[in-house]
Amino acid sequence: MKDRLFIIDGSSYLYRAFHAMPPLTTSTGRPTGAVKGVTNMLVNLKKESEGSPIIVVFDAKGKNFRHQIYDDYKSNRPPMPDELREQLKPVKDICKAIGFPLLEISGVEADDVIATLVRMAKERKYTSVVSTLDKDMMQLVEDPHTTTMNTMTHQNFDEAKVFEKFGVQPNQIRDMLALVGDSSDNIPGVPKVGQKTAAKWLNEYDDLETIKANAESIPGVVGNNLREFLPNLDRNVELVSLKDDIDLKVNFEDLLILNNNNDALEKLFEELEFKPLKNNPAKKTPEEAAAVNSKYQTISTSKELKEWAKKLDQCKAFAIDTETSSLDTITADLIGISLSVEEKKGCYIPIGHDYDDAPNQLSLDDVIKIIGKSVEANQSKAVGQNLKFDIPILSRHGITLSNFLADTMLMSYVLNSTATRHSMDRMAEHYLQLSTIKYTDITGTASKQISFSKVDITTATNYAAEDADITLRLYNHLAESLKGQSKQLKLLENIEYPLVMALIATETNGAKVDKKKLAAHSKELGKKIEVLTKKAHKLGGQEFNLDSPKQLLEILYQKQGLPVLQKTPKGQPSTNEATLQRLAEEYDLPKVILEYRTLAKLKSTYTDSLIAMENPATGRIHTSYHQAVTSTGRLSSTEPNLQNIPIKTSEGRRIREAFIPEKGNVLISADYSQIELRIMAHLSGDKNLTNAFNNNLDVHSATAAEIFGVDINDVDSDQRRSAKAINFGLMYGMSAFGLTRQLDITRAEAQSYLDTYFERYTGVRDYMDNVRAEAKEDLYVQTIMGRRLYVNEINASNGLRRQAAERAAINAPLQGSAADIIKKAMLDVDAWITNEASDTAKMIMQVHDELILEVKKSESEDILNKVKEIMEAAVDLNIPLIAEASIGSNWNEAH
DNA sequence: TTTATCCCCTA
DNA sequence: GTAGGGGATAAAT
Repeated sequence: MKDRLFIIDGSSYLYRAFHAMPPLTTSTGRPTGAVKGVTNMLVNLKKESEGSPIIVVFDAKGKNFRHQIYDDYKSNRPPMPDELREQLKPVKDICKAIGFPLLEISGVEADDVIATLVRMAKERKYTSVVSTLDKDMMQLVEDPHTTTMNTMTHQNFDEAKVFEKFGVQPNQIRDMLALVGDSSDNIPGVPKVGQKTAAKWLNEYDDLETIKANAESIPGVVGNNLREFLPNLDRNVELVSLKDDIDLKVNFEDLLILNNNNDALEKLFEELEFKPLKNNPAKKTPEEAAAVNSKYQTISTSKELKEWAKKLDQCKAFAIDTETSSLDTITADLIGISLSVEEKKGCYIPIGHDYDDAPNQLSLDDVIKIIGKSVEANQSKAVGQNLKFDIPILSRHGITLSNFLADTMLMSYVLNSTATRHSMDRMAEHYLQLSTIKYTDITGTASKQISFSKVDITTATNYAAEDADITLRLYNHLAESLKGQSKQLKLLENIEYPLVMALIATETNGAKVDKKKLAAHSKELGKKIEVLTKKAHKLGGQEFNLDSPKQLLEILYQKQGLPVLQKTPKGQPSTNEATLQRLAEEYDLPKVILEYRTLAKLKSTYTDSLIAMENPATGRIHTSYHQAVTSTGRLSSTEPNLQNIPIKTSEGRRIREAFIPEKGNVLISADYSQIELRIMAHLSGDKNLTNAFNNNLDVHSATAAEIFGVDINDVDSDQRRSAKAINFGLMYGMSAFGLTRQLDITRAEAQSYLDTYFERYTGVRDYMDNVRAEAKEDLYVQTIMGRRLYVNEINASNGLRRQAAERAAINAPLQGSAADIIKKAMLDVDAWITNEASDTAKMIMQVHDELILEVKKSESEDILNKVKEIMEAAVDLNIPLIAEASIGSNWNEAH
C-alpha cells in the first residue's frame, strides 16, 4: 500500500464554519469567521497529514447535471449569504498559499469530483482519506482504500464505523439516501421512511432493486408509501449517485505536489488580521487520540489500588470522576471511581457493577481504606469536572473532599462563559479538538437506557478513565489559559470554588412542601379547568384542544373571524396573552382562554410537578443549581426550577404558601432591595442616583420627581409607574421604542422622557456610553468582581445583532455584579451557619436576589438580623446595600 | 423518541 | 429591551 491522499470537501467545511463560528470581522468590518474556521481546519489537517498530499475540492458556481434530472434540486436552498460570499475568495487564496491544489469543476458537484479522485487514487494504490462533514460521502468508504474523517471532531469512518452509525454498509448508503431522500437538497424520499426503516429494509433485502422487487410484501403504511413512491425511486438513485468519471482536465500526479507560498500566506493572514501561524496551538492527531484507550487500566486488586494511592501522593494534580447509578446525589450509589495523574493515562476502579458474570471487584471498604484515604490526604491536588455532583456522592460513601484544587467546568465558565457549553464533551471538542465517548453511547437513551452498573467493566473503563484523563487534560489546558488572569483566578478561588460547597449544602438541605395542600390545590384547579374547557368549547362552537395554539388560532381567526392583531415570529396569528387581552375587551372566548391558561399553567408547571419532585428519601424537594449556565454569572435552577415560582397573582402565591418549614421551624426570606439600580449608581457614580440611595429614598419616586419636575412627595402613581419602567428599561439597554410599548405612549413622548432622564442623570448617560465604547474595543464587559461577558457581536454589520449585543453589554455588568454579590453573601451566610448556627439554620433556596433559610423558630429573630447584616456587608460599594428580611410560616408569608 | 414552536412563569 | 426553565402540541424520525 502506498501513501495516503487527503481529499478535503471544501464547500462542506465552508458552510459549517460560517454557521459555527462567531461572526468575526476585521477592524474594517470585513467578515472573516468562515475563513478562520476553514483555515484552522486546513492547518490542523496539514499537521496531521505528515506530508501526505492534500487536494481541496470546492463546488463550482452554477447549475449542474442534477438540476437537469430534477427541476427542484436544491431549490429550497436560500441564496448564499453575502457575508459568506465575500469569504469565498480569501478561503481559496489561503488554500493555494498553503500549497494545496484546488479543484472546481463546473457542471458537476464537489462530491463527484471527490468520487473521481477516490477512484483514481485507488487505481494508483493510494489510501484516500476524505475529510468531509457530508453523510453522502459515506458511500465512498471502502476498506482498506478509502475512509472519511471529520477533521473538526476527529471521527474517522471505515466500513465498520459507517455500519455502526448508519446501520448499513457504505455500498448501501446510496440506496438508503434514495429511499430516505435529502431535505437539504430538496429530494423527497418515501414518506415516513427515515434512516431506521431504510436500514431495516436494506439489511433484509441487500439492495434497492431487491426491495423494489419485493415491494408487494412490505406491510403497513410504509409499505403503501413505498409502492406509491416506486416511480420516483430511479430518479432519486440518479440524484444521489456520485459520478466517478469526471474529466478533471489535469494530471492526477500534478495534484500530488505541494506548492506553498509562505509570503503570500503571511500577507493573507495579515490582511485578515489572523494571528501568525506559529502561535496557533498544536492539535492532537487522531493517532494520539486513538493511542489513548490502551493506556487505561482497570483496577481489581488491592496491590494496584495501593500503587494508585502512591501515584496520588506523588503527583502534582490528579483528576477524579465518579460513576453512579443515577443523577440524584441524595440517593445515587457509587458504581466506580476513575482517576488520572498523567495525560493520556488513567484508571477505573469498578465497585458496583452487577451484571451476569461480572468479574470480581474490590469492595467499597477496600476502596475507601486505600484510595479514599489517599484522595482525602491529597485533596488539595484534586481536579474534577462539576465536582458539585461528585463530592456529595463520595461523601455519602465515606470519602470526604472539600478543599479541591480545581473544577474544569468552572475554569472554563470564568474564562469565557459563552465560548462553549461547559460540559466535558463540549469542552473536549472546543479546547482539545477531541471527541469523547458519550455517556449515552454506552448506556443508551430513554426507555432503552441501562444503569451504569450493567455496563461491561471493560467498556466502563474506556469511558470512565477517559473522563478522568480528559478532565486532567482540560485542567492543564485551562490552567495555562488562566495564567496571569488574576481577576479570573481570584473569582474562582474566592467565589466559584467555595460556592460549590455552599450549593451542595443548599441542595442537600432541600425545601419542604406541603404535599396535601398542593394536591388539594391541584384538584381544585382541575375542576375549574374542566368548567372553563367546556365553556370554551361552547363559545368556540366545537370541541378543541385549548392547549394547542394551532387549533386555537383556527377557531379564533378562521372560524370566528376575530381581527389578527399580532403575529408570531414565524408569521402565524398570535394567541399570546397580550393579544388575547386586547381581544377580550370585545369577545368572550379569549377571556375564557386567558383564565384557562392561568390555571392550566399553575397546575401542570407547579402544583402537579412539585408534588412529583418530592424526593421519597427525604420528603423534601432538592433542586439542582447550575453554576456554569448563564452568560452573566447568575445561577440557574432545574428539576424543579425554584427560581420561577409564581408571585405576581394571588392564585399564584398559593403555590408559595405550600413551601413550609418543618415543625418548630420558620422560613426567613431576605432579599436585596433594588440591587441592580444600586450597582448602576455605584458603577456610574451618578450624583442624583447616588443621592437617592444615600438618603434611602424610594428610587422610582425620586426618578419620577426628576423627570416630571415635581417634588418627590407630589409624585402620583402614574408618574412613579413611568419612572419605574424607565429605570428597569435602562438596565435592559432599552430604546425609546421599547418604552413606547411598555407605557403605551407615543414614540415622541418616550423619547422626551428618556432625554429628560439623561439630562438629569448625566452620570448614568456617560456610564452607558463608556460601557458601549469599551465593549466595542475589548469585545467584553465586566462585573465588579472582574467576571467577563464576551459580546462578540458588538461590532456586527447586521444592525439587529449589533444592537442586541449592545443591550447585553449594558445589562451584563448590572445583572452579573448582582450575581457576584449574592454569591458572596451565600458564602458568608454558609460560613456563619457552619461556624455558629449549624443546629438552628439552613440555607434552602436562592432566587437571584433573595436567600431563603429554614431556621429554628426560637432563634429566628436573631438569625434574621444576622443574615440581613451579612448580606448588607457582603461587598463594600459607594452606596449602601439594603437587604429586606422577614419571617413566616410559609414562603409567601415570609416574603 | 427527539426536535421545534408557542406560550408563560421568575429576577 | 436583559437573564433563565419548562410544559404541551405537532412534526419529524
